[in-house]
Amino acid sequence: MARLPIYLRALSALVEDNIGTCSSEDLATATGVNSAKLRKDLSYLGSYGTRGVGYDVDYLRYQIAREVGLTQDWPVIIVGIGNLGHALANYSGFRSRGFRVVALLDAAPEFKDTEVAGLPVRPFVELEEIVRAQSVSIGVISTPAQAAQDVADRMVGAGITSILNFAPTVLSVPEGVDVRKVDLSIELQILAYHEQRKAEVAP
Amino acid sequence: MARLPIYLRALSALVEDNIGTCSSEDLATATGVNSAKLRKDLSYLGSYGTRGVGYDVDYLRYQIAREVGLTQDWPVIIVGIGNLGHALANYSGFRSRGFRVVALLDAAPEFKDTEVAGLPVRPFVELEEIVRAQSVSIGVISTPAQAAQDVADRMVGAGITSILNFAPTVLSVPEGVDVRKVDLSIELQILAYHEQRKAEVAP
DNA sequence: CTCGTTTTGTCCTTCCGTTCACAAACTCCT
DNA sequence: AGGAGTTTGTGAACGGAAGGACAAAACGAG
Ligand SMILES: NC(=O)c1ccc[n+]([C@@H]2O[C@H](COP(=O)([O-])OP(=O)(O)OC[C@H]3O[C@@H](n4cnc5c(N)ncnc54)[C@H](O)[C@@H]3O)[C@@H](O)[C@H]2O)c1
Ligand SMILES: NC(=O)c1ccc[n+]([C@@H]2O[C@H](COP(=O)([O-])OP(=O)(O)OC[C@H]3O[C@@H](n4cnc5c(N)ncnc54)[C@H](O)[C@@H]3O)[C@@H](O)[C@H]2O)c1
Repeated sequence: MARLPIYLRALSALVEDNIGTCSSEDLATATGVNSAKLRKDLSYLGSYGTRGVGYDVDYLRYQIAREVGLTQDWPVIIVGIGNLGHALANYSGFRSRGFRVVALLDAAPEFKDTEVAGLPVRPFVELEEIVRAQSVSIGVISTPAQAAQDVADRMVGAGITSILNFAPTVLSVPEGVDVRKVDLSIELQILAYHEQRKAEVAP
Repeated sequence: MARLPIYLRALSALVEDNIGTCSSEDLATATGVNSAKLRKDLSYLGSYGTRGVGYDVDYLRYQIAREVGLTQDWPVIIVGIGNLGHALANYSGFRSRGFRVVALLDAAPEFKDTEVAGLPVRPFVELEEIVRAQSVSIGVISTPAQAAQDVADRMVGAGITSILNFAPTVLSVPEGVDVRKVDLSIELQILAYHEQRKAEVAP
């Protein structure tokens, strides 16, 4: 369920505001979903609400976190410390949401002995070693598109089983490895599509 | 249809390789979708294939580009030139895919008289002026979450009708304005969810 | 010109996610 | 204690996307 993290974020905001309990309607409007859908989503995890009252914010948050697997910190590595890799390495939001960037890797020799966001940039050849030593299972690819499949293969070879790919390529990976793709150009193109439709109807 | 840009990219790659024609099967494997689905998608645009032969790569690419609205260049502004905003401003992939970053805006006074990726960083108060002068309809938000709703409101007020939001917030916008959200933490959390499932079955 | 091969375009079935609607469960007030 | 008012959890209806399957169309060889 891809919506659980959204609920989780909304619940965290409620905790900040010292709100102890909330109805499905409240959560639904806060997250922009239908309240029936929200209740059905939550019912898959178990019966954590109280009829006539709502959900205990803290308790529900813990239950969702447990379901998503965020009761532990996940070690993450980032490969490709260019424009995007820098931004990701510096992003503090990962840390606060259950992820710990344990290593940055790049193939370019210029990076030797440099640090980004307090972490040394390590040579790409050390991938296997790092993955093994830190039991990393999640890797982020922010290299150019041509290198992405190679990097993915090496990651899989090293034991990584989940990949977040920013390069605009379709990665082919063996069964059992999950890949999620984030493609900003495609997002913009989808916006452009709708934008064009608007422009067509108007004049 | 959110898959058209994916087809577009694959077709561009085929053009690079001087491949003049291709079957739905070819395109389907290149993009990782089912060939029946792909044909159905394309049939919505019209009958651009030849039975027994396949699709003319160049022609199909143009038709999809036209449908998506990429026969023109879309001007785009980026608000919030921090870690992520820098990366976006420096990204050359937008330019080659039909988008032109026409302005960078940030509220922080430190940015006065600085340039990023060859563009001056302009004060946020100039938003309306820029949007009007350049007829911008697409805006990117890469500010902290607290500022995102404000920025979105100002954008909408200035005449922007499509927003790409990187801040982890649900934006509320009037009817007729499109918002797409990119949330990297959520992507990672979805990976963590699957990762946890794998770990549960194994031992 | 005909036949066999290839590939599109589309009908039809299946399946999954969404939404409605409502009984069951709980609280609070009198 | 009972009734009024809330809110959950879920059965059932709905809608639309996905995929299987195949007829229609194009091409080339003989
Ligand atoms: N910058 C953005 O805002 C942005 C936006 C959308 C998509 N992307 C995509 O993200 C990827 C990275 O973008 P970027 O702007 O950071 O590019 P970049 O060129 O700035 O950085 C790429 C980095 O990857 C490293 N690299 C190259 N080959 C490698 C390999 N085989 N192993 C390890 N490291 C390797 C390079 O040394 C470089 O440091 C690209 O695929 C790009 O299309 C970037
Ligand atoms: N850096 C990443 O890799 C990353 C990853 C995922 C999500 N995000 C999200 O993207 C957003 C930006 O991240 P970042 O790391 O670049 O943050 P950042 O703090 O480095 O940059 C934010 C920029 O926005 C500017 N800003 C603040 N308020 C503004 C306003 N009202 N109007 C205009 N500009 C304003 C600030 O001056 C700053 O330059 C955040 O919401 C973050 O959660 C970032």
